Amino acid sequence: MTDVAALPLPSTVDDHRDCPVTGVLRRVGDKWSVLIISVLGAGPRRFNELHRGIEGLSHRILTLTLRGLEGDGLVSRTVFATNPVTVEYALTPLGQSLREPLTAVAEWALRHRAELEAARRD
Amino acid sequence: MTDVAALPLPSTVDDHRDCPVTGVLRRVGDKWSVLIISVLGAGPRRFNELHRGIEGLSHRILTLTLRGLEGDGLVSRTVFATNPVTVEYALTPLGQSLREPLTAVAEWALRHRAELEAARRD
DNA sequence: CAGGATCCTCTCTGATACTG
DNA sequence: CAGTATCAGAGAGGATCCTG
Repeated sequence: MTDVAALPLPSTVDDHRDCPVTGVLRRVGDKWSVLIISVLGAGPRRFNELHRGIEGLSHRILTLTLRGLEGDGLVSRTVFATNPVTVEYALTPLGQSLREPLTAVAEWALRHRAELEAARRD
Repeated sequence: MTDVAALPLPSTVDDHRDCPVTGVLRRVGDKWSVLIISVLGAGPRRFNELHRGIEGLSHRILTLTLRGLEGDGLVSRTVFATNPVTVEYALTPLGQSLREPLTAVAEWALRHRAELEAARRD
């Protein structure tokens, strides 16, 4: 495996802000992006399907999060001119490809769940 | 590979808050944690070594970030009773083990850097 | 149905000053 | 050296109401 420490480390403030790794981590570190990617991984969903499927996620934040994911090219937005209008969200190939490294993190978290909870209790 | 969508999805508000995957992502999604893990991956560092080594990272935020990492059991803090006191931070085995999935994300970001930048321009 | 607009709160981040 | 305390700003998150 490649060593994280061997990767180019952002040393200046600008490097850090522009670092693609930093950008990705901040996106998946927000409150709902990963959950939405996860749901869309099972197939395209309409706006209100996503809204109803995720408890605690407000209307507004869903919109903003989808805009962010769309802006990063991870999610596509397709409008169907029905009446009333239908909008379908789906993972792009780029978004699909992100699921693999995300899974690595998720599996790590599940595998070390007990240790994490033990540490947090102290 | 295991499918992210196949992992247990947090469906209620409490599930989401307690989800270990969510917790890990929010930690590594903060501004400095990954960079610090990355630096400590090369070996233990003293407080001011970390501070000097990372431009733009304030005194206070370094303290808070290290407390967070320590609280999650990812970083250890050792005090040496020298005069003045010396404090050494190092990755715990748990912290070391996190570097592997983190590297997967980092490599994904670097591999798809061009696509990400192109998407963000539109 | 799929949102945009407002307003409000809370957390994260940071600058500055002080301490054992 | 390695912090803690205080204060201030920015941004994320959320509730509510309105619209094509």
